[in-house]
Amino acid sequence: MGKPPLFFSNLCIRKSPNPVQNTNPQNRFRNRSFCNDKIDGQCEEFGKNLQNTDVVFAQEISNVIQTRPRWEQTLLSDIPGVNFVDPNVYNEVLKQQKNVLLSVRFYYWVGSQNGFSPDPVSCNMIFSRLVEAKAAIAAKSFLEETKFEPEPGCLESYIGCLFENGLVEEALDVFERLKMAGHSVSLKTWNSAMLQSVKAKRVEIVWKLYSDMLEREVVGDVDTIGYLVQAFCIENKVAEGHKLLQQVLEVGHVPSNSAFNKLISAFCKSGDYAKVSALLHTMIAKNCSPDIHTYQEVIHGLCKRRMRHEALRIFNTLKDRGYFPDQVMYTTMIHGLCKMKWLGDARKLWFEMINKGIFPNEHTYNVLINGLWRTGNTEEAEKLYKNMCERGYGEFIVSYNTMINGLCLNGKLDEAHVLFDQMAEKGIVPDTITYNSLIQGFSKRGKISEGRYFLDQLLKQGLQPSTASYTVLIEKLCEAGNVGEAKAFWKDMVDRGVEPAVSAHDAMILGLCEQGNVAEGMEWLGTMLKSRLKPQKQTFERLVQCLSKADKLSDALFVLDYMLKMGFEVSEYIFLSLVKKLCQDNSSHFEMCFGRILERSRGS
DNA sequence: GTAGGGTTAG
Repeated sequence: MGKPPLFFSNLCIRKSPNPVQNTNPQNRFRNRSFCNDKIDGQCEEFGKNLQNTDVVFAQEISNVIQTRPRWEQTLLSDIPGVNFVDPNVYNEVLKQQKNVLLSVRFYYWVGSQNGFSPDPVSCNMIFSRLVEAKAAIAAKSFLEETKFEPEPGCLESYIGCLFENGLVEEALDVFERLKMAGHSVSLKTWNSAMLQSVKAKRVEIVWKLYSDMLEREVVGDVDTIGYLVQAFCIENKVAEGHKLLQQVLEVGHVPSNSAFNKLISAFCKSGDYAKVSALLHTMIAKNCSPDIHTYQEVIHGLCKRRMRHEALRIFNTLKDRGYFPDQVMYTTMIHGLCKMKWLGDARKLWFEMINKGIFPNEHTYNVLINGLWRTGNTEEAEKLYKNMCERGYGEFIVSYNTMINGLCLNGKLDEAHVLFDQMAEKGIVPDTITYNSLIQGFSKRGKISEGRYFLDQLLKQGLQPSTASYTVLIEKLCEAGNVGEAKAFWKDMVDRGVEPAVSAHDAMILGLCEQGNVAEGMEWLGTMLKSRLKPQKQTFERLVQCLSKADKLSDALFVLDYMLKMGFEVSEYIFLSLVKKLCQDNSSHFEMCFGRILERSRGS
């Protein structure tokens, strides 16, 4: 492996003309004003027959329902002489009343009066309000209850509202409904549906929407293509996404930053830095500056691929060139530094961000606390945890797991147990990571029965165990000479579809050797080699020793030969013990075999 | 857009 390419030439990190993020006007904003225009238009329409007294009554009613919590019981007597079921009056009330909840309550209250039948105008008004307030579920049940036919424009806004609330199937139904009504949905709505699907990573919906668009002969724009590029990235079809982007660029269009960012993120992950660099250059050339999110992807991608030095270099260059890293970027960088165990630099960044007025959030706290635990800075970790709790970030599953794992790593088992109990009191449900930390922490320190207990609890909670749930326990049982129980756990693990760790194989072989059961040890070695798993040097050596001790010289030499072929360097004492054995036995045949093996290993 | 495990190679 050569050095990582220095792809960030000066050109790529341009001094940001406006380091503050670009604010992209969201579609929903436009929808909202569109929705209001509609309502006001409707109101104007029946304003024609409106009399002054109606407006005055409406004001009185509005006043009462806004100020009296239980107005439903008194409204009739409070304002005598009003015909509440007169559409002019109640529509005027709905118009005046900006509070969605009160509007709905008033609507239902009027509905409970005799002689009332909802008219489409008021239904549409209530429905629009609910959509505007993003109350998707309320809007949906209102629609089902009243069974009125909303304005197509309102239904379009409703689609966005449903998408934002994750009610994808319902949103697609509304698309169908508009299609049946012969209404052609605006590109804005198609695009916002696609955007929501991309955000929810529902790629299949993106493709469905796009094929519907084609079917209805709706021509997409550069935003549409941007969403398709992102969809390709989510599906890991980065090359196709990249090709599509290049096609749009050739025609002279430039998609939004997020399409570029997704591609950059994907190429960072696959380590294709030449493409990352090219994309950054393209962005700059097309006057679509890389923003803080773009560089955030780059730094995150580099940290993920353990190119943290490079990430730090870019992070510092960005600061030099006038960018202002935000909370997320600082957190990502501190995380990278903690992984490198560069706690000094991590601390420096921590204080730097605070000095700049950017305060650590629960992510930042967790990253640093975890780094402190992993480097044995126990006192500082505990202090920072206390500080985090004071800020109200202490009661998340992740913060508990960070602490429990950190305490376990540092042998503070009792404290870990206390926190585990505290979780139950706070109603935070432990997950596999919580249990794994405890199983490993206790088992590693020889507390096998506690380890066994936590594994048992994990399974009793119906959680799916992972490789790590069993590994240390099996290793420790083998070390303690309890190979039988280790085998039972092994079987349980395999039955549950969990892949045993390579090191667990090694542990089993060593355990069997210690028990004097070399023959079975050899069987396990055979299984390992057949599965192309690489045993540890120690495993081979222990087998050679035990085999020679059991006078199985032929097997011992076979194992020795195998390990040399796998490129291991054999410890001197192993050779010495073999030579001693051969001298004792005075066997010229094995001596010859041994000599040949040695010759070959020297030759290679 | 960021966090906890394990992963890896050393």
